Amino acid sequence: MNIPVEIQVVIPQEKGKLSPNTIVSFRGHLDRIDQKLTLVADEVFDGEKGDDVSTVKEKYDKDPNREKVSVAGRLISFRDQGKAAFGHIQDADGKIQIYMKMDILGEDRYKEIMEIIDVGDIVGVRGELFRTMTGELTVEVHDIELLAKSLRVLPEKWHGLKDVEQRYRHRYLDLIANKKARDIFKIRSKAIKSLREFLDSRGFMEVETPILQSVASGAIARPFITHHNALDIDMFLRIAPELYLKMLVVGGFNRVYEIGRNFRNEGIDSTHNPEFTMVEFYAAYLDYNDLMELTEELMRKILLDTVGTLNITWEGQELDFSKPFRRVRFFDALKDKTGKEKDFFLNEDNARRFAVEVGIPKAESLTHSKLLDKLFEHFIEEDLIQPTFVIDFPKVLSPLAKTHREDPDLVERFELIINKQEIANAYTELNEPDEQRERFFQQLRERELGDEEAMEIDENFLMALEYGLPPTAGEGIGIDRLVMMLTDSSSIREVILFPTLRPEKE
RNA sequence: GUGCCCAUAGCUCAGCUGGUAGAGCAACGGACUCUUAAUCCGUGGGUCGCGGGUUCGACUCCCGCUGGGCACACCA
Repeated sequence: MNIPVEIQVVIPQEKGKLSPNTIVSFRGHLDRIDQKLTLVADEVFDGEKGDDVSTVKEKYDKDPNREKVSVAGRLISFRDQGKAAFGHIQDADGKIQIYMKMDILGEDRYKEIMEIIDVGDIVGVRGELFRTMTGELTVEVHDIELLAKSLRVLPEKWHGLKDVEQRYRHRYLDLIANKKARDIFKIRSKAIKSLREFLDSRGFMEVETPILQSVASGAIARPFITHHNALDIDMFLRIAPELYLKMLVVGGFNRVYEIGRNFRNEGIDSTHNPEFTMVEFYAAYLDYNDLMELTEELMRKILLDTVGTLNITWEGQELDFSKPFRRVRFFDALKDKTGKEKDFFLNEDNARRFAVEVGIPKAESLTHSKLLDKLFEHFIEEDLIQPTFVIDFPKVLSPLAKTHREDPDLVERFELIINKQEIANAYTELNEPDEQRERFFQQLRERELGDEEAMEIDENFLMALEYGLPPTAGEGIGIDRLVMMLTDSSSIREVILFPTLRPEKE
């Protein structure tokens, strides 16, 4: 099966972007060697003995003789020296040098290979391992196959691919060219694996709940709206799985968790992507104090499993996870900064006047809960670098959390703040149906006051509570932000393989 | 959504107060049997994001648009 000559010319032109001259600059020699590309489409690399690069390297460490290996990957560099040539092939975990020699391959085969193979191609090689004079582990190639042709030229080897737009739109190029990008997503995968291990080992059961929902509740955010044709109803992409997970606890699954995508129709910036990954987990018969302990253990495990240390640097801040996390009450922290007591802020007029004074934007028109939220961000969050639990939030801010056992103005809730960012949010769950209904009505009033994001009433959930939700504690952790922390990334787009971008126009 | 900044060869980038575009790498041809940012000789490659305007003349100045980045706003 030959690659027809037309491919080099016709296909790129149809895409409308590339001039014929540009195509020739890609692989200008292909039209001349067309007849020789007989392997490309049909040949399948004999994967039986094929290893990835890291396996080959391990193999050699165990047996430092001329081990026979077969390995496949992308040819990322090539140094032709006439009757011998060196190159490197790469996969996600590493690269290994290959050495081709005319004496070994035979003159005809060697010349053919030199003509067919280009940097960027996927090749499979068989041969024996040895070390070069400089000591580099290398495959002496006894046979090489072209497994897939790269018609386009790879990004530059030295500077890599820097243009962020291209890195996001063509992430595969980023992954080929930039080790840092590969490392980030490997850590992301390890972090999620570690998280699963942790929760599984604590008796949690992984579940899946609807992403298409007819009421978008469980968090405070604007939803994406879509339409189901057969049912002829509008539906929402979930903004949180919370209510469904609690219904499962009602059903007797006492420990459940879900790792999945949430969708919020809000702005995009360095810490917000419209779709993002959260884990939410719920445990019957625990309270928020238990969850704080659990969270510390979880964070430490994930750190050790991914980066192998409890001391990391994020955006220039040195973070220490080895000591017990600090705990500070919401209104104590606020008092430290402002000198004003809880009762002052719980008066809406006071809170508003104060917010206006300190320059909170639009403070005149915000609802009481929004005001408190802004004051929290302004005075407390901005100041917290080391892992800190802010605990005991005002009730108006937390429609799904249980009232504090010692203070009816507060709820049993904590947020874990690290380097000014909210990483986790948890509370003892409100399990009294009457009070939950009343809190939903309060949200409805907020909505009427112009807060479009106030939570919606979910009657199904209320009915479930009426059957009895055991005392339960629940928590949500933003995986993307956690991975940002683990990889010292300053933008959420660096830790999402394909971040949301505006489509290119033609 | 608002403000500021950015868009030049496949990639990374130069290009002064307006005079018709350059480098390195890559590509293509050639030389070279332990190279590794290989080296050496040679060649080609551009709708300067898109559309208007000013001008004898625009990559350059002005306006609009598109895409992106940062900050703010928004968003637990």
